Amino acid sequence: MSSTPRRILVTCALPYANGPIHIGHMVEHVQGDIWVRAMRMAGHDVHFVCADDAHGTPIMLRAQREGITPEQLVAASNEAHRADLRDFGIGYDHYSSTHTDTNRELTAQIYTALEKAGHVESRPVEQFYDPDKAMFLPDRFIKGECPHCHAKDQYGDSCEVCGKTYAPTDLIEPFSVVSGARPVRKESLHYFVRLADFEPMLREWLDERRAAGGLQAEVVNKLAEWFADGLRSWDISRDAPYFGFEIPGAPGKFFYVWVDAPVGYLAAFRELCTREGLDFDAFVEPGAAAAAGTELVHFIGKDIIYFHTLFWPAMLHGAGLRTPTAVHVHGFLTVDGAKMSKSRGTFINARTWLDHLDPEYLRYYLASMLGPTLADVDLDLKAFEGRVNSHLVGKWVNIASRCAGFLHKQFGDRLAGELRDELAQRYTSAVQRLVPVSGLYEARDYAAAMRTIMAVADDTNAWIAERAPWKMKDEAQRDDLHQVCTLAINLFRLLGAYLKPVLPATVARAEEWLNEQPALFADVAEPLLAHQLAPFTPLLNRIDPKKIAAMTEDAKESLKPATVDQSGATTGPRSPVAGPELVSIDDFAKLDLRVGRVVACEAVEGSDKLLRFELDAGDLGTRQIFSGIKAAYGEPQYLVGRNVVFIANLAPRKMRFGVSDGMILSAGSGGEDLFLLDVDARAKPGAEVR
RNA sequence: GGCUAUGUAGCUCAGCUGGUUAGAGCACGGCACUCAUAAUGCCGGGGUCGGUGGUUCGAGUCCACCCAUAGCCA
Repeated sequence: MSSTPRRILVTCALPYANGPIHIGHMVEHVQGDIWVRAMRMAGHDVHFVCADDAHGTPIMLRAQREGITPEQLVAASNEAHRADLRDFGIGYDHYSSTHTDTNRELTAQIYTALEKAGHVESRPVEQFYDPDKAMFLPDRFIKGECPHCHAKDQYGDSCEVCGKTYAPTDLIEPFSVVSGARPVRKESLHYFVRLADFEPMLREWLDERRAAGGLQAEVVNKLAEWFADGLRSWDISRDAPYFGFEIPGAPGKFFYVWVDAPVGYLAAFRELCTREGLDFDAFVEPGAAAAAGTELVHFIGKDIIYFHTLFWPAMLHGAGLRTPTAVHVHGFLTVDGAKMSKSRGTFINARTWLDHLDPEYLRYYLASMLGPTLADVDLDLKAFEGRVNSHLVGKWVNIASRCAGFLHKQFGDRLAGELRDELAQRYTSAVQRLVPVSGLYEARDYAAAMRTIMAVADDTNAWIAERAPWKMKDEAQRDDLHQVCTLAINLFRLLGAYLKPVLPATVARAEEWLNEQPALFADVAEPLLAHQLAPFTPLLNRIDPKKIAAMTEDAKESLKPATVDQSGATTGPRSPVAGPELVSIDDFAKLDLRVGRVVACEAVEGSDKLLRFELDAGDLGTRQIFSGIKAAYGEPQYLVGRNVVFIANLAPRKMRFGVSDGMILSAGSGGEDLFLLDVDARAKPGAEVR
């Protein structure tokens, strides 16, 4: 660890603001996050940023449909995305949005530089136009009959029945998805970046990056194909109405979302620099970047290679900025061998996962599957359960768990002061086997990293079995017992350090037990000796298969019928992922949520589900509410005196047993899995919940 | 349709520039152990390496064609 730390800015592709984060997105964020954590543990200086991709026609139309402004839509989405990513342990230093002033300025700056250098041209383009809505229509917003197989109701770019692709102009009986009107052809002036200007520069960049390991061989092959076809100019403008940034000096023309999306990487970083006093130029200005040796690393999915390896380096170079050091491309996520499907319950939103399962289970599974190639990753739910239980609980945690008892009872949770030669050597040899794992992380071969770690865990368990500490009952063997436990726990700690990039929260719990926090891989090169541990508590529970089943059930129910299946798509206007509808703050404000104190509660005779509540609602008086939670609360008398949350302005409903005047909120999937929301006892009955 | 990638035991994958009877983990079967969250250890069954044809003394490893899967076609 004597070499100078590398300084790296890392990004993941920007999730589109028109929909929730799902486990397809998580492949990328987990891959990026593991890399960042591993590089930091190797001693490097890493900044990790991301943002929402907030612009484009789908966002604009969706906001219209919901009667809110695009800004409101994007803000609500941003909040949800941040929470989902945070709860999955994705440690962004800053998570922004492309709809910021910083990004507007930076995008304008880059465009102006390109324009000044003569790389921008304009020419009229004829496109479909919705005369009712008075707007140009992207291909995905035109439907009609497939010209090949005559399937009805197919999108403007390809037929989902026969799989053929075509131009929207080929459709029979085309209609606008937005208004239903028949689109007309209309001409408009568009702006283009002449990509061909950058071909020599791009070829050089590719060769260099390939040689330096910044681009995978498959990606370079793909690019060779594109070069062979010739680089066409890139249409960077869209006509109003469009939710985005207006092009400087071109009223009524807006930047295509793919222009300001990648600029969002830098804008997000600039915001981070402002907040933390970092040197933005050292990562962005070519001279300063070269002098400082900084790196710019992007993690993306294979669907957006074109944008990140041609447009983006060309834009940066043309604007006099540094080009990316590496673009790491991953494949898509399938579930049980198929594209994520809403009807099968395998289109799983991040939040749905979090409601049922520990996110670190998914992080480990993905790590065990991810290699450095573009191969798709399959989440086989049966294998997922087996692997996590076997590897994490059965192998790794088991090492600690099977020795902790001896250490606690016999030695007051204190490790031996030294290891005998043979055992010390055993520790050193384990360290030597694990040192390469740091390099495997760097090479993004997490699957190989996990295999290496688990092989050491296997050997450790075999060694413990061989030494059989449970047989060391004589006083004469007491020291042997202490030696075995001390080494085993040290190996557990060592393995934990190398698992930490994947399992930050679980390893943090292990560190609480171990009573120390190694920050670097190098910190575990020596064993922990004469050290006091905390009493052991279980670190990680086995996965209950019922929870997986409950999650897929939930995924079926919580999602509306499929619109477009985009299992691995990460960013851009082609990813209109449907999810629970967003509501505006005004919608939320319509609900009158209050605190109620239970003054009486009893089972309702003649009903096997209902409990009758009487709530003290302060100013609102006393309320009678029936709630179907008897299966979860079989002894209702114990609920008297506690605070609950209820909807005070729900229309009263007459039931067979009386009038229910409101609704009490509880969490869970139903039946026994229901939990009343609690409010601290100090809250006054009738208090508003906001 | 064109192009790119992938295709090795039930599952996930290792197999470097071609060279002894093709490996690992999970799953499965048997045995052992009982410290550990029915955890662990030992032993075992299981593959004509997608198919066909070719190059070679010799191919999972090279070539051609075909099939399947995924993706890209701005």
